[in-house]
Amino acid sequence: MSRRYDPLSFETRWQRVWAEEGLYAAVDDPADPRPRFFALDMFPYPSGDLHMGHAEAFSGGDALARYRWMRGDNVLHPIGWDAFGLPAENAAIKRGTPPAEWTEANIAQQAISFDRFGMSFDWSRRVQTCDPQFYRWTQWLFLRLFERGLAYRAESPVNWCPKDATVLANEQVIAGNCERCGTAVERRELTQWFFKITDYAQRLLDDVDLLVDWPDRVVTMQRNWIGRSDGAEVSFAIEETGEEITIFTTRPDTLWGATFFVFAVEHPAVRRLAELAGTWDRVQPLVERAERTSLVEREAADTKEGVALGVHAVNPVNGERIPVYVAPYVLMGYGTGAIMAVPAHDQRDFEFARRHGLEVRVVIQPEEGPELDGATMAEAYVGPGRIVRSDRFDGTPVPASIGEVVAWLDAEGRGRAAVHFRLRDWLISRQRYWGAPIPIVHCPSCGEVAVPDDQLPVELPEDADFSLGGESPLARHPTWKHVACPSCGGDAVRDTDTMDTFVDSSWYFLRYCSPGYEEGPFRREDVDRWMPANQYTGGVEHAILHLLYCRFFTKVLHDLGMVGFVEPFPRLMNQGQVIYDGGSMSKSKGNIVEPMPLIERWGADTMRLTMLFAGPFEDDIDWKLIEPPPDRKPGVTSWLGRVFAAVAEAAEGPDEEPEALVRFTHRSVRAVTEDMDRFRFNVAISKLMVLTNEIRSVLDAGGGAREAARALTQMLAPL
RNA sequence: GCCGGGAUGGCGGAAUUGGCAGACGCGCGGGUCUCAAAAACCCGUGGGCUUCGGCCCGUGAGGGUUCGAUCCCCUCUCCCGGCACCA
Repeated sequence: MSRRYDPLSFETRWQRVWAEEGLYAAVDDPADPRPRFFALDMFPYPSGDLHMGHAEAFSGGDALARYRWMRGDNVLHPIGWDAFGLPAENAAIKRGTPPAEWTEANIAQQAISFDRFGMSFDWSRRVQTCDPQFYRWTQWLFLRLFERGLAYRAESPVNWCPKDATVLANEQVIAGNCERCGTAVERRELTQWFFKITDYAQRLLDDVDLLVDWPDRVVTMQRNWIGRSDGAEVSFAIEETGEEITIFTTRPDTLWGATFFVFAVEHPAVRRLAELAGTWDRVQPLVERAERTSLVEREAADTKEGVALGVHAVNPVNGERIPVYVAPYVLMGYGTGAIMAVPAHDQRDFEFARRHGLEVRVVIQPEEGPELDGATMAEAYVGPGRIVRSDRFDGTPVPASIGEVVAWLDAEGRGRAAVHFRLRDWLISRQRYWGAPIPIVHCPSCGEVAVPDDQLPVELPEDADFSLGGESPLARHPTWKHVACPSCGGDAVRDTDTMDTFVDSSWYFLRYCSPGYEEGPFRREDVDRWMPANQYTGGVEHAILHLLYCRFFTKVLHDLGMVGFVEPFPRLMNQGQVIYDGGSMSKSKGNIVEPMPLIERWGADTMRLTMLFAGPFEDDIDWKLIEPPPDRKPGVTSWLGRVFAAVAEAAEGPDEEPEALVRFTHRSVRAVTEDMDRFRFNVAISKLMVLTNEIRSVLDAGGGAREAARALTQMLAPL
């Protein structure tokens, strides 16, 4: 063995040995006495070769897995590809290669690069979501949700590009325009598939407590996304018609400060009331514009515009009649699509009141001073607002707290406690080719019919037409959609939508536990043995949707009796991004750094250590700050050389003492245990550097392996 | 606006969570080797004084608790991230 450290030959030689010995294969035998450890990395999207983001994320995931191997765990460290998705289809449109070909080529490249990068993957469990043997089970799971009423169809708007004549994903809409041709995007209503995730809103919120080791911000994002609001539904009567309109409020205690009432433009009562009051000619333009504008534009619209409807609402707590408006700032999709407006206690109502010259009235409790709550705001903008006490319409004071007000409303039959969530159902249909086809047949006599399990997978046709046009490639295909109804045998058509790729990634980790299983997506014993995963590692860009969907799927599978746990990932770690000179790397800036050439030059270990040592794993790495000058070596390379030299000298030295070295290894692992468990790789590496320096100084002083080991043992004793 | 997280040398960052602040690395300065550079190795490196033994000041700002605070409490300033007409 050469005493010189040559990373390239050293690494490739050992990587070959690992592969030949199957060193990193997880052992499925339930009798294996070792503790099991499922080190799960978010599977990559095969957009090209590996980039710096992958290098950073997988350096961390791999370090953790290896550390667990060294502690003697039976580690499951699998890899796969999130292989369906839009970029493959865009590539197909651009250069005429089928999505499958583009995808397979990228996966093959990434697999080679992962190997060269020295990843400790169990390659035997590899999955690809675009593989029919994978999406067969995605479809199978869809059908289980369908059977339970958790998958349903409803009308929903999509982004439509009139020039390309195609549906656009939200990310293809740039500032209200089509990313491909720049045409203004329109809104169209289509019947689409949804998963009823709202049924699980409360459980998704409650079980956040089981996420024992998630970053605070991710937990907060999950909570905010679910967005539970506690309040009351209260009925206001329309004076002119006598009909009752229900509103939702989180502040029923401010009912006494309501000075007007607002409908969302899409509210079903708007047109009727406007025509009754003779104001439709003024209301109509507002309503029509809202219907036409794309989703993105609607959100970007700022104004506090609105029109008086010409009717009045009666406040149930004091019998007062207040004017009714229609305004886009009230959303049909949240609450009931109608609100009571309390400008003194709500910023948006306040701005609307200022614009339209409406009264601002502060509500205070009988015993409180006027400095409370919205009083300051009202006085700052419009002078002293009118201050009212919370008196009932008969003059008797009402209880102060929200809870007491709700109880009173309930007893009086004027309202009831209510909870609303911000979370909406999950729209899973895509009018696209490169995804798992939705396994439903539409039959003129039987309606929506599930494709029988034994006819799965519903495979994608290979000869689809990817050019832009009116319908999706599946809908346009001459023969694909025509089938016999599985129920009555008559002429029927397949559903031509495919599933959101988030569906594939909501269960892929379960497939890792039962590779190649034929009776179902996974075997319960396998999954219950490995799951919940001990650690999930990946980018914070998936903090909301991907993780929420995984949590939802897990709960559904639990309810189906298919898994024995309710949360898939109690521990989560997000790596930081790799940036350059303070900003993101991008083609337009021309500052993209590719990891593979660096690995070819310096070696995989140097690359991995450089990234892990750069700072805390969660923090961004600015490559500009750590990249070596063009004519120099990276800092960790010389450390690796010293480690190599020390080990070589100690192992070949005249008084070699294997036991002391073994003890040293154990001590080293123990020394960094806590740091490794907490993903503090930079600290762990620092400690190991100190140890190495210590070894060197003993060896340089003429000490042999025995002395070096003794010195190290002494040094590590307090740890 | 609401929510979450931060602030330590020229830089990335340590400090076993209340016990010698600045570990380790980068960078920089000096040296050995070399015709020269790179590599490698050695010494130095928070600031200010210094009689060269040390002394004083220092973790965004101000206050508090404590024998003792980068760490705990209060107030403020600035930075980063998420959500955003969600009633």
